[in-house]
Amino acid sequence: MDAVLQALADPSRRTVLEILRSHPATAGELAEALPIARPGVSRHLRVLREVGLVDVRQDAQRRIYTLRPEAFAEVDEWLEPYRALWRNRLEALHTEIARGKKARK
Amino acid sequence: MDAVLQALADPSRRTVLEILRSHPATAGELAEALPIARPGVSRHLRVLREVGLVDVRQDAQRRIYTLRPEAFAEVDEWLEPYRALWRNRLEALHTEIARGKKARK
DNA sequence: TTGCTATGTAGCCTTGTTGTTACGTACCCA
DNA sequence: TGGGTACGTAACAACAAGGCTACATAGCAA
Repeated sequence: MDAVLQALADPSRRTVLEILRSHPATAGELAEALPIARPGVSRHLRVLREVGLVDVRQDAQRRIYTLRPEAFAEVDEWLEPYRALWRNRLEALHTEIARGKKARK
Repeated sequence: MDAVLQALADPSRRTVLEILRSHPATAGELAEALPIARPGVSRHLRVLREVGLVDVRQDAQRRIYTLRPEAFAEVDEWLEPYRALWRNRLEALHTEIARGKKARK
């Protein structure tokens, strides 16, 4: 999880994930879509692979990358306690509004 | 949002947030809880402040930091499209299992 | 095999991050 | 107003990150 958040900090890597969200892509395709050279993309892909955010499968001399959405569940889980807090806050706000309406009646 | 994910990449900063999740704390208290010196913590706090993850209020010569859970909603929002994907996958899995049960009947 | 295509890795450089020490500032108290 | 407390900022060293060029490797195809 620690590593996942770390991996997500880089904008290039997030772009990769965004692309893969809509369809699998080869390393070359991903490199074309990014403003950086291929070797850099290759390293980004390695990071994403290592933390489990993407999967690769080989097709002849091409490497096809796919998203591994389950990995995001870790982030979701980490987020949970914070989510609980802001939900409480929202609810409190709604209650307040409701009370306001009542008072105005 | 970009900046928020960037801020969350650092373990020390996440520790700060974890502490603030349970109660507000002064800069000094936070520094004590971390394995790094006060000035370093001060800078971490600045980052967290700048991206809106925490709030500060001054009490005499102390600075009291509190969590700003709403800021996490940004992350949650960013996560949404990915969450949709892994939910689909889970559902598919469940369907498969259900089908398997049926077939075994 | 020879050579082309698609990638990954190595080595190097530049820049950004993180931690440290030293110092400045704001606020309270006597 | 002198001094202690609680912080933040500046300047610097050390190291990690991210990009690039050059090179190595693997699979096909002729």
